[in-house]
Amino acid sequence: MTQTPPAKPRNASKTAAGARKAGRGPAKTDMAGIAAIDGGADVEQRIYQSVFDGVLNQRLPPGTKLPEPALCSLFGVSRAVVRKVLQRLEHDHIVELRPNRGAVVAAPTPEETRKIFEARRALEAALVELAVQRHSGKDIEELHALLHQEEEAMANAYQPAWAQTARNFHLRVAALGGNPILLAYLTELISRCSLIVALYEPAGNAACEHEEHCDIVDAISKGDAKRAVAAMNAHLVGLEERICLERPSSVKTLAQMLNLA
Amino acid sequence: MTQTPPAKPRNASKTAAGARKAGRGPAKTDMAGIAAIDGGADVEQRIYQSVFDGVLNQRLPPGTKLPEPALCSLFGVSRAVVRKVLQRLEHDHIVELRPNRGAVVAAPTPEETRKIFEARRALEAALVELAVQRHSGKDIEELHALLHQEEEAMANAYQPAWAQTARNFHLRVAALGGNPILLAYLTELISRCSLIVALYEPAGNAACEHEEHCDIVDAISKGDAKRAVAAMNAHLVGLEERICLERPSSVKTLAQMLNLA
DNA sequence: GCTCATAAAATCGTCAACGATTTTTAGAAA
DNA sequence: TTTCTAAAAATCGTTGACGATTTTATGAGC
Repeated sequence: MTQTPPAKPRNASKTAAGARKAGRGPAKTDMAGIAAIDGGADVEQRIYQSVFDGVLNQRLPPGTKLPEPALCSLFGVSRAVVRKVLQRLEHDHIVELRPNRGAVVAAPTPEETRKIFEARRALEAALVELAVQRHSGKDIEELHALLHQEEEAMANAYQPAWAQTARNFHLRVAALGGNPILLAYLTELISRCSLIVALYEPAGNAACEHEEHCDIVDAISKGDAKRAVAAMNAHLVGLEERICLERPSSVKTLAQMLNLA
Repeated sequence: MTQTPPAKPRNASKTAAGARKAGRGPAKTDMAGIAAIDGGADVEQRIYQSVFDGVLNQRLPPGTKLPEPALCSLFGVSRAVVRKVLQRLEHDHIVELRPNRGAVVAAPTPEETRKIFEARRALEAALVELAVQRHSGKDIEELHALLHQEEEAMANAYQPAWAQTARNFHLRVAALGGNPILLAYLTELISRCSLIVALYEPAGNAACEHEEHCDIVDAISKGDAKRAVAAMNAHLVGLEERICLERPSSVKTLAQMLNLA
């Protein structure tokens, strides 16, 4: 389950000095070292990814506390690196950092939800318009390939995988716009939307969404900017309307939620 | 010269334990303690603000190195807090953080510049359209007040002050759109644009820009969305066209550039 | 049994120090 | 003088520890 959150390729050259140090003092939690398989790769990205995936797959419901010491022993790193990752997650609105009170998984309010979708509509409209201007024939082929992937994911009926392909589709369309900055903003917004959808959507409208994706590609391939924008808007409005406001909750350990057990 | 970069109200309750500790060891730079007047207020915001202002006012040209130890002694804090601020500045694209090689003031390439302006046009177009829908009579009054401020700033002919009022105008118009998320993105982009404009614009087109601002307000007040969007676009295109690619450079100390001397 | 005050535990914010990497400087050879 | 090499300095990444704040647990009083 490898998602595609904002990648941070920096820090490619790691010291990895601490990771080699023998015992890092007696760990108090019984699950210490579970994720310390490591080896020296980019630990920050791994932690970010784990939390990100956990949130998107509903293993980490909103309000879940993410204590720094727990993450430290789970990933075998010191608090400084965990803290840095948490800051990045906060900036991406995945978690909320309350001073002196720790980090929790963000819980978007209905009002925020509305604004997030409104912003997303604005950005995707602008990007689709650019995509219509700038796309090539090869791009359309790739979009069709993505649509085919969606059909396969639908057949499997595994929601997280389907959601992933849907995200990919939107991001690929946006990439055709050719503006990395707008694309980065949209990536952020799609993450937040996915978080919300993962929480609230009853799931089961995949076929409907897929149809709408096809419409969008059709309009783009024909160079019909107006229709492409309209189709995208209708799609996003539909997505927002389908969400309802209940949320389940069960009691698990943090390691379980992060899929590290 | 108090700008308005993305405010971070968090960390309102500070420990301020370290700030009271007597001597923090002998400082090597002769300008140590200059900015340590402090008192316990929000230090992070002060550091962010200083660098931000320094960049916008051209005291910190692109490529200027920002060594952590220097900032530490200048502001009388440890590297942890400086490091946190630098991370925030990096995220806002004000500085660039090169692993193991330190932080430098960001130097946008011409290509980046084009993309930044393109993204800004897309966002401001969307926000102006929302503003036309949602503005009230009182909002128009406030915009007129801002336009009046611009005239005063023009009379003084002090470029940074004028740039500040121009920023305020755009942000206020955007605020009328009523979407905090799009507003936050635009705030980021306006900062980056200001950085670029401060660097490259020959300055002297204030009157011209002011006229265009007036046009925009006029269109909004009359509820003419199409004209408002067109006016905003024309304004931004003009702004981009006026920039040219030279840059001055002089040798100063970091304390001088940060206006702490 | 419930409520409130107190103490213990957990957690966070900051700091100083160590090791690693990069940059700069100094010096020898061509 | 220039160029290349090696040592020194500067700078960064990470860690462990200390104090402060918050949260949870405990127990007396009603």
